[in-house]
Amino acid sequence: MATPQLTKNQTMVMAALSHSEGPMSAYTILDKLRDQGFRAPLQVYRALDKLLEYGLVHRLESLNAFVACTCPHDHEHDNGVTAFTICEGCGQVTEFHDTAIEQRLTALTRAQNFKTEKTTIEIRGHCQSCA
Amino acid sequence: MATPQLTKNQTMVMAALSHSEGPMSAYTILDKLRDQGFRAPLQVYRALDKLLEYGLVHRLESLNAFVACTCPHDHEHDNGVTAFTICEGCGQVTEFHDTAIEQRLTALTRAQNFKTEKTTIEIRGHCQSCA
DNA sequence: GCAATTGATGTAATAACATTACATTCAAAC
DNA sequence: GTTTGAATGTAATGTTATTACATCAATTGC
Repeated sequence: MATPQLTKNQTMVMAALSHSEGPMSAYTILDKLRDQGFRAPLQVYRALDKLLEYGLVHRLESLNAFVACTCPHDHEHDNGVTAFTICEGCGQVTEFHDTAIEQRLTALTRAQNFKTEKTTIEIRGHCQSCA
Repeated sequence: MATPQLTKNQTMVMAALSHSEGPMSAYTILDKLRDQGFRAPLQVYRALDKLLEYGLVHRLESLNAFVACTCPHDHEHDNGVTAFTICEGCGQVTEFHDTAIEQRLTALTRAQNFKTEKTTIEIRGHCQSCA
């Protein structure tokens, strides 16, 4: 799907995430946007839902937090698996993609006749600087 | 680490998870164990912490829920990566292990000098029966 | 025996994350 | 200019997880 024009709330949430060093929880985003008129969690969650749908944002399941997508090409083809390293020290999150893993997972799920809808790969540990 | 003798609470939580068809949230476990004397979430969370440490239980990050480990061999060597398929239809969770993926992830994290502590792989979708 | 330590437990309160329900506003389409 | 559908506003509530503090039980060392 082509990414449509973002609404006001979506734009503000996207900006908050883009300007952040690392991942943010929905409530952290809410706090950042309070002085710009945000009042309730739902405003954030609704915007996040759309941004996730457009592939502009990823949800980190193991952190209950969100990051702006860092992949350079456009987000139209959301067919690939996205994986993350997450540093427990500095909080840095690195997004990466790997077709070998994708293919292996495809083979394995196909073997159990499992129809994949969403794949989560998150690696917690310590980055080079924090090791 | 060798798995030590489980305490009373740990045994009860383990039993609840083992007898369950699918994953359970901490609060669902609490409700199951109320008539056996459980009163507070912390009793469950503390038991789960230990069971996770011993490798007898896995946490499903994308569900905020827990499952008993189904791998047959003993749980002493917790060196492998565990992956799951999770059916959105029936809730069935299937645990699997794959050395090819493990090796590929090791190579990729090594390339960024990232020290892995815990790897989460969860595949949401529909199983054969629910497809 | 009996402090001292350590790990497990009990209880209450609170924090953190997410959704439901319902009313309202806005803009495009007709 | 009304209808329609998406987005928004607001309040309340539901769900998941942790902090703080008191108590109990088993072990260790004297």
